[in-house]
Parts: sequence; structure tokens; C-alpha cells
Amino acid sequence: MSPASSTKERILGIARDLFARQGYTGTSIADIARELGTTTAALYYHFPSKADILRALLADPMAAYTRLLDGMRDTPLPPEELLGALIDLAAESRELAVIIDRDPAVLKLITDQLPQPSEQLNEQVIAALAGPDADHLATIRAHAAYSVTKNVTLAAMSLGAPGADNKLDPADRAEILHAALRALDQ
Amino acid sequence: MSPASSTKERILGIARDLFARQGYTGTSIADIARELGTTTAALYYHFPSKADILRALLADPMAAYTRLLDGMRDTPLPPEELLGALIDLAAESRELAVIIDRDPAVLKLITDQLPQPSEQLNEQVIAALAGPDADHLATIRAHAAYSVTKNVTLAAMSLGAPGADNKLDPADRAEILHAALRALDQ
DNA sequence: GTCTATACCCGGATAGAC
DNA sequence: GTCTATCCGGGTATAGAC
Repeated sequence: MSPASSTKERILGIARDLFARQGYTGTSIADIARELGTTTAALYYHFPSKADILRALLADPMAAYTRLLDGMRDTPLPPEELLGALIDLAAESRELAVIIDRDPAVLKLITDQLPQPSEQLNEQVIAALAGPDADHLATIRAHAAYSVTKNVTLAAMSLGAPGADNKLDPADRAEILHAALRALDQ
Repeated sequence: MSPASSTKERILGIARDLFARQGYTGTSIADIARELGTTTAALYYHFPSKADILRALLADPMAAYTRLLDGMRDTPLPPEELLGALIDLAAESRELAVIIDRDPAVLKLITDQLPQPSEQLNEQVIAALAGPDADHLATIRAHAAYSVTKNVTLAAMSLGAPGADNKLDPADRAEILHAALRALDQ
């Protein structure tokens, strides 16, 4: 899939891996350089800062997420399709999903410097799931459905375990989707 | 509830607050000292290390959690009661729940030095929810129910917002419980 | 119990040679 | 594109006076 293993690509791959395992704050530039087999100075030839490595990693997934929500303003998706899309997004950017809301420093980076407020991205999802004239309890059910799509997708892919090619088993996907729908529907 | 506001207690209160907001790694001893109105050196009179502050905070909630699971080996609880208990535990130690699985450094601290392996505490819960002869999809449903109890409880209490006295609205609790049960039951 | 001062280390980042 | 060397800041922790 990736054309060539340029140094830049290798760095991103290593960083994605280490960030997922140790967290963004818990991973040092030296850690990445060691895995890469070079010095920290060499890293700075390819990326101007540690934060830029993170931004490069998050750019695509964030864009996909934003695209989904923007599209929903024109043509609202039925809950089943929205939840399915959320599962797929979580599965695609598995490692990133782990990084994002586990590290306060990362949250800050995102909210500070990205086009959109991004904390309100989540709120948009909840609002879309809860429906137009949602009361408080409907909002809670929306949270429940969302929580299932995100967390159980990650859990299922960890369960699949060893080699598992970053692919979510279709049967698992169906089960997660149904569980989320049940949680949503009063 | 707390007898006197000894310095030790004040430190713990401030630390719980800051850890929840900035993460354990993201909070420095200096941060805590500033809030306390003293210097970092003063802090070290009360606690021998930063990790010890965290341990003091986690001791009670961890014990409660362990107690619940141990008790279940003798007399297994029906899913409804187990899920209810998990909601209550999450609500009681709201800030701590946030700290624990958001910071890899904290996970390490817990797994390293606590009596039980603790990563397997979660697995015990999943196993209990999935039932004795659970297949793969039943395990996924168990994850879904567990995810709802934990994450939606936290979300609901944040929603409650400002002053909210660390108390989970009974109506909210019921809604969370029902959503979790629906997610669990095929 | 709290202070000042400081040791020590580690992380991010830069300069400049090769 | 990678190296050596180094700066700087901030973090944990300690020594010792008060």
C-alpha cells in the first residue's frame, strides 16, 4: 500500500507504534530515534518538532472524521449507518484512536491548533445520534451507543491479537453495531 | 465526611483534581505545591514521592474493585447487579477512573506494584459478564456493556456540569444500566 | 512543617561539521 | 541526510537552615 519506505514514512510508522504503546507524552524523540537506528538530530531533519510528527499522523483520520460530520449536515444518516461509519473510522485508525483521548497533552494539541474546535466534534456526533429534539436521557443513550462503537472496536481488534492485519472481522463489526443500536434504542 | 482538612488530605484533594484534568504525567509536583500555597520541598515532607501520592489516591477504589470481584467468586451476581455495581464504582471514584486508563505511566505503576496483576481485573469483569461458556461474540457484548457502565457514567457526570456534587442522578443511573443491559443481551 | 538552594537527570531542540 | 556536541528548560528529589 505505501509506495516506498522513505525515511519519513518509517518515522511515522515507528511513532504511531510507540505513541500507541507508551502514549505521546511518554514517548521521547530519543525513543523514536533509537528504533529508527539514528540520532535525535537526524530526526529533526525530517520533522521540525515532535508535535509535527503527531500532526502528520492525525491529519488523515481527523479529516475523515470531519468529512463524515460535514456530510451529515446536508444528508443526515440513519443511526445504523452513522454508527457503522464510526466503527469503521475507529478500526481504520486504531492506534490513533488510542492516542487521541488518552493523553491530555494530545487533546490540547488538537484543540489548540486544528481548524475546528474538535472537542465539539464529539458533541456533534452525540447530537446526531440523540436526534433533533433529544431530552437528557436520549443524550445518555447516544453516549452509550458512541462509547460502544469506539471502545469495543478497539477491544475487538486487540482480542483478535497477534498478527491480525489491522482488519476488523466482519462478524465482529456486525455484533458491535447491533450492540450499539440496542444501547441507543430505548 | 472527611474529618479534618489536614495538609495530607489537602494535598490528596488537589492532586486528584489536577491528575484528573492534566493527567498524572502532565502534572508536576510544582503544580500541586503552587495550588497548595507552598514549595515542592514542603510536599516531600508529607509524601516521599509523586508516585506515592498516586498510590494513596488509588488504594481505596482499587480495594473496592477487588473486593467486588473477589466476592463474585463465591456468589456470582446476576448481570444487572454487577453492571449496577460497576456504575456505582465509576461514579464514586470518578476522577480516578479518568486517571487510570488514560495514562500509560499510571497503568505501569499499577501493574508493577499492586498485589494483583490488575490488567486481568478487567478480564475478570468481562468473563463474569460474558458468562461461563462464552463464545467470541458473547465476549464482545460483554465489552459493550462494560464500556457503557464506565464511560457513560463519566460522561453523565460531566454533563451534570458545574457544582454537581459528585453524585450520579438516579434517573441517569437507571438509564445507563438499561442501556448496558440491552447491549449485553443478544 | 516549611523554607532556600541546589543537585541531578532527561526531554526537546539547535549549530555546524561531514 | 546523518553525525557530534551542546544548550536550555523543566522535572523529581534532597540537604540543611529555620
